[in-house]
Amino acid sequence: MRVLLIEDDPILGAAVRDQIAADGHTVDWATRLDLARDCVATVTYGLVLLDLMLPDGRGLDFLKARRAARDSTPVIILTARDQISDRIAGLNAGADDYLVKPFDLAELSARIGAVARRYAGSPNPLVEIGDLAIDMATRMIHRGGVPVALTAREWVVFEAFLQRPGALLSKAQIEEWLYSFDAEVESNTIEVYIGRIRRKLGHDIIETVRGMGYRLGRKLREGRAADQPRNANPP
Amino acid sequence: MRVLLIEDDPILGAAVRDQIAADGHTVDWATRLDLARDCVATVTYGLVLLDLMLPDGRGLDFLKARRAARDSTPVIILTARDQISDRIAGLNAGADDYLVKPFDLAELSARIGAVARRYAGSPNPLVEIGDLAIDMATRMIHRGGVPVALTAREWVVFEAFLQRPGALLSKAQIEEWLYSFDAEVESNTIEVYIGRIRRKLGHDIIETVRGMGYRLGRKLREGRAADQPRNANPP
DNA sequence: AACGACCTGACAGCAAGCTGAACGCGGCGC
DNA sequence: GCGCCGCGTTCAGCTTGCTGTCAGGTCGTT
Repeated sequence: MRVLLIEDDPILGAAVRDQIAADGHTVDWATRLDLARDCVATVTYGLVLLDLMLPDGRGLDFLKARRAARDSTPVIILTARDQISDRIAGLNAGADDYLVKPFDLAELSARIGAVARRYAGSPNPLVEIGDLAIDMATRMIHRGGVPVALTAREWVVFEAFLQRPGALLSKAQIEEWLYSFDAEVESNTIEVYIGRIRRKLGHDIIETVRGMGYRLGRKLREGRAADQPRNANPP
Repeated sequence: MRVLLIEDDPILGAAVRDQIAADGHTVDWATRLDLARDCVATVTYGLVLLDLMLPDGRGLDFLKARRAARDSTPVIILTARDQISDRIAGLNAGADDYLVKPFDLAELSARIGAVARRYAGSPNPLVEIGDLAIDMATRMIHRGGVPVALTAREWVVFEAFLQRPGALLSKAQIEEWLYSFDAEVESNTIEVYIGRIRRKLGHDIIETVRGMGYRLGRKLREGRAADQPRNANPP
């Protein structure tokens, strides 16, 4: 899952970022609202962590704007105790949860896990194509009834393809998805992960487009494309 | 839509920014070319507004570099009247439109609106002509329902034609598009690629204009021209 | 018919991609 | 604290198939 953290405090922000990353998610960290707007404009997140007091505006306005734009991404508000009245307003404005600072990182993990399960569950809890059964929630994959465990990184790479079935992803794009910054290194890390995913899930799970990148194998592509009506926002 | 404004004049820049924002678009404003490069490196824009005289270089070089990098984002040039010769060069370099300063903000709105409509109309640029279905995003082509795989180079050559449907491209032009430098070699590479594309997509996909070059076949030409009203300026 | 422009099958060279192995690091059990 | 283990990453060597070139053929023009 990809998480957008909007928080201007460098220490708290870094701690939260590390915690989320440790849970196996990908984090983008924006310290200002305008940066956050850039992020949501270009990336689809599974969760937004939102501080309410930011240098260039109120987090609540950001939340309201997102909801007005029919964005139903789950939002968890990070609020100081003295802004607790804002909390009510936040929930009214469409937040899904809140945490009072200072909060326990374990609790943060729990909340995020809940969202992740819901997130994974909402669009497509269980995908079955061919002999593959993919449970987005538990990150478990069964292949012909046999459970296959992907490691954290492997899953993130695989997830990049599941997010946009049919898309052709260049190695640079996958790298960015993995590390959420321009890792302009010369390395074949992506190739290695593709190789490992293939060995675990079947060689035709991802196909190589030489000189361009990779994309889901044919069966998977069509299976996913069919049940992705792109604007699924249940009431 | 997201717009990148490259303009060093603070007053004009602010006015343009506000106008675009009032039209409901998102604006990033770069006052120098290096900042603009940062922007296009990290964000995908729907439109670029480009001043030609900038403190750290010529806008034209920026445009050429983008086109050389296969970026087909629409670009509208903002030019002073005494740079009108540059305007021609700009259009040759791949600009989509131009505005002579001082220009009417309403006119700017109209031009941007045209681009936005085109932009919105093709979120997933899928072209279907005859038995061909071309997905520009995933670089996938289906012919009569059967997927056809073009190699990287083949695609780039084919793309050159799709970019400007109806255009007659000389072998020299295609070579330059392929290698982005003057490959003054005596070789029949282009002929070979045309041949390979024809074999994969059908022989009438590209027609030969003896002594001049090549252009898209008739059906394709008309099909593309129809959904590319390149000069839409509604009242 | 002669010429030039273009097409095509074949092929060597090479770069892109694949993979097994090794190393470093952090987590965990002891 | 110590060693084991698993994961992430890098590297070198191998494989694959794309790329660009050429020779010889076909087609159109003069």
